Amino acid sequence: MAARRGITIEDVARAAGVSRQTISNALNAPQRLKPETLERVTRLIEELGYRPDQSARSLKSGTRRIIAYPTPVDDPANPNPLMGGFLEAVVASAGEVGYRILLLRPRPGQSQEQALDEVIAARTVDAFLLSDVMRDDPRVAHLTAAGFPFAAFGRTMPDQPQSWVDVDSVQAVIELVGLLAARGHRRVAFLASVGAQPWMEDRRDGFRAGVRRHGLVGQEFSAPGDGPAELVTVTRELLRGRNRPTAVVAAGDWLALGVYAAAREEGIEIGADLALAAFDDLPLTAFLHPALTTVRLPLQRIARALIGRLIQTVEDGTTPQAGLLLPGELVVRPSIGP
Amino acid sequence: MAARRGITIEDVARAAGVSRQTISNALNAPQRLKPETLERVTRLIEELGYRPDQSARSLKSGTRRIIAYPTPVDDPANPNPLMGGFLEAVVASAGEVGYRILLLRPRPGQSQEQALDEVIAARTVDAFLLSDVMRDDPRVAHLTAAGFPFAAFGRTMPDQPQSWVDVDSVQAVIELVGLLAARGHRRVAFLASVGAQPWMEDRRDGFRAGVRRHGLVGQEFSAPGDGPAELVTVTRELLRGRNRPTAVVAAGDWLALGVYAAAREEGIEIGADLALAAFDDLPLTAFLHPALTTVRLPLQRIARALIGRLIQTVEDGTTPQAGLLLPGELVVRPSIGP
DNA sequence: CTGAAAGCGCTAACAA
DNA sequence: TTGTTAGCGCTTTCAG
Repeated sequence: MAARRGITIEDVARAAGVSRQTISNALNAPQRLKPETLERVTRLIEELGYRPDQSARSLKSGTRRIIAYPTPVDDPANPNPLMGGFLEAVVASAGEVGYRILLLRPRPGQSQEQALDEVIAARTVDAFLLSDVMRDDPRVAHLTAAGFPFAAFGRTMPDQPQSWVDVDSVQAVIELVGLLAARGHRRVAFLASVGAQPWMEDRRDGFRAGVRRHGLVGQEFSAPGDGPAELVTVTRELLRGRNRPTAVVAAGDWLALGVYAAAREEGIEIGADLALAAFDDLPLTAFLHPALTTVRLPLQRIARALIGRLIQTVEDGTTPQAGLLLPGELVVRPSIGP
Repeated sequence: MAARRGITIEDVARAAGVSRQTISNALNAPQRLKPETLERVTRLIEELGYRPDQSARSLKSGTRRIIAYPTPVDDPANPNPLMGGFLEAVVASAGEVGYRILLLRPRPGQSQEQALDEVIAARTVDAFLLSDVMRDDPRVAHLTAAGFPFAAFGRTMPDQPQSWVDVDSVQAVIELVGLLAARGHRRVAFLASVGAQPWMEDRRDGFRAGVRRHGLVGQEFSAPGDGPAELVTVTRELLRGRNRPTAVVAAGDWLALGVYAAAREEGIEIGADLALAAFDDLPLTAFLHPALTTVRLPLQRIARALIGRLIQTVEDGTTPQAGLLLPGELVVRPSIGP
């Protein structure tokens, strides 16, 4: 059974001719050592490649420097834009402050909450990072009840810890609609998927607010399923209506793909006959023709803020007083016309 | 400092009126307990929600049930298809056998190898999962020298542990070329990026072998940078040459996007005037017009095989005698014509 | 400034 | 079948 035991604090102490304690101090309270001792010990630690055993340290300190991230299931038919860029940003941000990310997935037959409980009870991590957080997310309720530290990408309820970061989708879509209004569009459509995820709701709210503010005529459409075929069908209806909108706001870049496809089939040229804007700025948007106007999520800022809040909660034991709402970044490209 | 201590084995023992050992046995060697004791203790464990402290258990056993995955940096300009589906598959496979994935990223100024060493020395994980493995990957050499368990997505050298899984890209591209030959194409082009990643080399080798086998005329092109603009430029040259190929094999779906773009600009219709096939089957390929013929990686099988090898190495202490080469799956869609 | 002692929670080996 | 003893490697008192 391997028992891959490495160099222990004892080994270093013996080599240095001091007690174990001195080695520990060199690492955790260097100011307590006489400079010359410190230097000697430090060099020896370096030479031997000594690192405190994480488990022993954790057992003693109760702290693990690991953050659990329950990974959303990534459905190829409707890829989660988060899995790519968000995780990347989170790993980088956590790494900067000496934390690592442990991916969590409920075992078959296990609920999300049970999976959280298991990790909490086994004291495997210091905190949780939640994404795709619903307005009344059971995971948030559960962690709040357990008094366990977490931070959420997505707003939580007012009576819950305000350790959340979110994108101001409402405002971003209002700006998107404003852009269209400024180019003379009067009839605009909004294309969403069926789900009631809060971020989608926000985008819809933004659309409505934008339409109202600019005195436009807005229509709303929903794609029934996640498949491309269904999406294209709905979009074609949208384009064939008698009062065809001159502009479409899609709630996500994936939905916009359906508009590209349907427009081609209908002989409508995006950018010329129809303006199109969307949300997420997936990497592929720049490759589309014409390139897609969309809203970029400030993923690095989001990740950094989330990790910051997490660390604060874990290390200070305090919870942020208020959530953080970050602006989305408009990326204007030819799909809304010249 | 929080000291979020939970229920310990001691608490359960006291509640059950037995010794700690009995609780431990109930979990680790149930057959040693009298059935009725076992049942009583088990119920109590359930009720109290007791879970052995992971750190204490690890300290004692030397095993952590955690696999480290050094995450490739995900460049938005050239997204790594792995980050999406591969990670998803790995998390699922590892979860099935009770392991979790710890994401690793070297700290600023730290080399890949140093990051590995740190984790090894601190005994944070049981094994490493490596992806994007180069033919002579320093990480593989390092882990081999350290005698630390790992499994690699990508072939390793013959003198290294053969704990790898890979896709038979050569064969897959030969089949792709065969498909084109069968439809009467004689002049075919291969479009790659500049990097010398082994999987790209394999795809090129496959192209050459396919061309040879079918007596075709092959040309090869390289996109200099990762940006879409450069890619389109090269592709346009490809399409403007005097002996324009009638079919293009792109080494990856992202490269194929450049062909779509350039073809549109040149007034060439893919599927009719030009056949196009690629590799990876990214989610977006089904949305392209016409939909793209490509090669799908068997990500679940790859992940399962990798995790299996890892577990074998960790738990049995033996290394697989040979690597595992898995076939890619041809996904035929309209881009190669009717 | 350094050393000795105690114990974090668990399990393997042995004793009863 | 169950309980006792010891110790995994570390850090936190508390003495020296």
